[in-house]
Amino acid sequence: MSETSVKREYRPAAMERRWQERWSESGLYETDEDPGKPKHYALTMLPYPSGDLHVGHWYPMTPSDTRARFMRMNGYRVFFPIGFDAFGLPAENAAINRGVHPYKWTMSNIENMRGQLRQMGTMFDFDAEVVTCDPEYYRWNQWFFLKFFEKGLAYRDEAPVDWCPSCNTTLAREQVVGPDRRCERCGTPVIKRNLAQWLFRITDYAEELLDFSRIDWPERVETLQRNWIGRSEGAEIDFDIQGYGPVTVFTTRPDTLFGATFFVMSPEHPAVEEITTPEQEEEVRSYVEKAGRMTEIDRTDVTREKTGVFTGAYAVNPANKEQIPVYIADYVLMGYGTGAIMAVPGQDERDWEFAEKYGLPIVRTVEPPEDFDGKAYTGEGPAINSGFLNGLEVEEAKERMTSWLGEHGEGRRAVTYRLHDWLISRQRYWGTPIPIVYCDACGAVPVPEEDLPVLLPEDAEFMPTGESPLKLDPDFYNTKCPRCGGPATRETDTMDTFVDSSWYQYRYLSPHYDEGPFDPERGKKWLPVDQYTGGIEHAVMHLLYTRFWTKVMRDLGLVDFDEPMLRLFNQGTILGPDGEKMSKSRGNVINPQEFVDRYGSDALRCFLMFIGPWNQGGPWDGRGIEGVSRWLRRALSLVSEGEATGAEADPAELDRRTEQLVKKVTEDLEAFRFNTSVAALMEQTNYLLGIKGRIDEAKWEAALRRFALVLAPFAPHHAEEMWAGLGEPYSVHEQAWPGYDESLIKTEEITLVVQVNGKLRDRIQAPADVAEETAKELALSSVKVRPHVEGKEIRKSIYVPGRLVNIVVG
RNA sequence: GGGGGCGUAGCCCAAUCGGCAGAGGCAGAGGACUUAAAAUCCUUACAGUGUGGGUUCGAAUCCCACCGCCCCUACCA
Repeated sequence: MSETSVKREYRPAAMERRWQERWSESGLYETDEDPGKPKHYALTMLPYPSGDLHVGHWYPMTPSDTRARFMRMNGYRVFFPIGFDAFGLPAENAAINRGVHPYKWTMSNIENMRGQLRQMGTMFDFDAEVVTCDPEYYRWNQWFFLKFFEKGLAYRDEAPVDWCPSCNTTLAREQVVGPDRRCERCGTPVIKRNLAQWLFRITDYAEELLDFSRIDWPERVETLQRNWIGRSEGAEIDFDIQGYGPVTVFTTRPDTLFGATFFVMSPEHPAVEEITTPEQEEEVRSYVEKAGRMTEIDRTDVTREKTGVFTGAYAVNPANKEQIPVYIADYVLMGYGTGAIMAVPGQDERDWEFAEKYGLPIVRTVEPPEDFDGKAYTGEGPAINSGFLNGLEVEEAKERMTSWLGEHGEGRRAVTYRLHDWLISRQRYWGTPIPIVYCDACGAVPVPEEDLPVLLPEDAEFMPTGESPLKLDPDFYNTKCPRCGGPATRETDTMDTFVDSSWYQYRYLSPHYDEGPFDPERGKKWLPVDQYTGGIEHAVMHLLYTRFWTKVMRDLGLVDFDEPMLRLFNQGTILGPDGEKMSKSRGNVINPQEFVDRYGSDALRCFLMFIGPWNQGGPWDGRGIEGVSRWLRRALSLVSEGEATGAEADPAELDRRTEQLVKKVTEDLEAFRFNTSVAALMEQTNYLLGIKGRIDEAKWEAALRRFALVLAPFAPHHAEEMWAGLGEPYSVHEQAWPGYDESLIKTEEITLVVQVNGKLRDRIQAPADVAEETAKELALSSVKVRPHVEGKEIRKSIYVPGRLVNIVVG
């Protein structure tokens, strides 16, 4: 190959296609099963098959691939699969709007994206692909559901769900968008509705989910999960309501019980109707109705003035036996604690506000500091007006009160979580049917394992009623009771799509295995996931669910570890050129195709890694890719014949820079610092081009080989081309990662910075191992330094080995 | 209201343990090549690190306050 052909005919797209064909023919990326190597399971979050792979997919996937390639070259057998999170509402919308069946729509999108995925030049093992809407997959969702049901971890309950009054359907949480909680489809504010729904008892695992000691995850995700789980320690206290009986409250401040001057229940509290006196009935009923009609946004607006209604009932404060009025107010939420509170205006800002408005008594039970001029006091201090607690500090008072409650049968120590059980019912077609049958005689009966999967009917009618097509399909829902054989009805709700993604990493191991969710033999070889990468937006949904799921799997005896993913890295989000999140509606989605055609996949991959730190994301700037493309072209030109001009280059410098490059890239890749790796590769390219033809041939080629090796994870096609150009045997991706020799990086001479009072005055050359005394003497003898120290007292001097001398003069 | 992150050249970003502010790229300027342009190659200007304090021999880096932008969360009893 002549140099002109390399220079003039740089056609990256064609070159890359050639290598992709070769990789595919030679099975280069079939998963390495060599038991002699340590395993590495690398996983990137699976995409939703929206139809096209855009830059928003390249951004998380290609650096993840670079890391997986790096591990492979480092001697690991690497499993790096990909699949499609194929259930979900967009497919159903396409069916309603365009009359295409969700299955067809989804599968044709997947077909399209498979080709696009291959273009990225990743080492994905496409044989392990999983498509979650395939019965072969969702059958196991149903199987898990049955196991959960057997263990009492799946149950049916009436639960308030987000309901869109315009679409006439419930919504998944992820479909409720924006700070004002609107329906994603029509923009209508959602309301809460009570419906019988299936839930998973994730709260049983709340305590264990708070333990992150077995995983190396970003602090941020741990904090988000911890806050989401929201563990609060305190006490439950029973308040006797006259003519009704005890109603329990949860409080984190049992020490303030003597200051509880009224009692508040959520309007949805089941006891409300019974305790309300006839005189208050009308007012209470109208308030309850109003609260029910209110949108979530209005209901939870903090700036809104507190409202409430007296029920006519009185409760007895167990500490001082005083009668306190019972109110209902919408600032008390049925979804937290017990749905009822003891109101202590003296120590709680919300209660203070309410007490002020309705003229209720306020008693302080913690002495505020003298200079305190606020209203409710929530800080530390001795107890007052509190009988046997008087004088005790808050912590001690809490303890004493809790013991007292226990001894007198008025309450108990309690822990409450903000975390709710996971509501998995969706009134949609395009999801996994919940394998339950309702029989008049036997109740809710699970579908026997051998009858799985419960298949989605193919001939469903899609109508824009908001009603699930399954509800309109007698052929689907009419069935026989598995227990008594009598007529029965199938559950028509389907599962939340987060169920699919809670265990997909296990299915990848054996996507066609039909004796269980995954082949345990494969599991032993590969589990758990060693490195997971994905966006932070999944911190409290997917990432919490999959931890929960794994713990249940462990308790079912399916796996013998506690956590699904040992390490997690959150990449940032690539934004549109306008700095906004890429979305079709904004019209700022970048299609990678034109860039791939023009500059090649390697250029796009490297550009995305070069933009900035991977965890930072940032706006797309189409001009930047030019520079990366130029660099790749220049890198490739290193292997062409060079024209020798100028003096012989320094071989020691070539060694030093080569070792340095390997070290830098090795350390950067370990820490996901792709941007600085690419910069180092560029720097080396510039240097190498500068000495081309002016150095010993063998040394030059050795340097290029090492360059190609460290380039390989970033620009797999270009590295392959270089490797072949150097006459090396296929493939560069089967080579070992080069090591580096620390001793070759060190120079014999160093530049010593000389400061006087911290200001730079001179730079002097010195031997690398120069002694402190010598260095200081050298510094003092500098002509540039002398004027600054002459006639002044030298107070002290600081020597940082190999770096600087700082002379402090008075 | 609560929690977190980020402010370095016109722009994207580097800077190891607190030790020479600049590695890389974009855009710009000048030049070479060309009939010309593109491409390519060479050369090159550009900031003192958001603001104000503090700690230190020494601060982009640590601490405090403020300003600006972004993200998460929100009556959690």
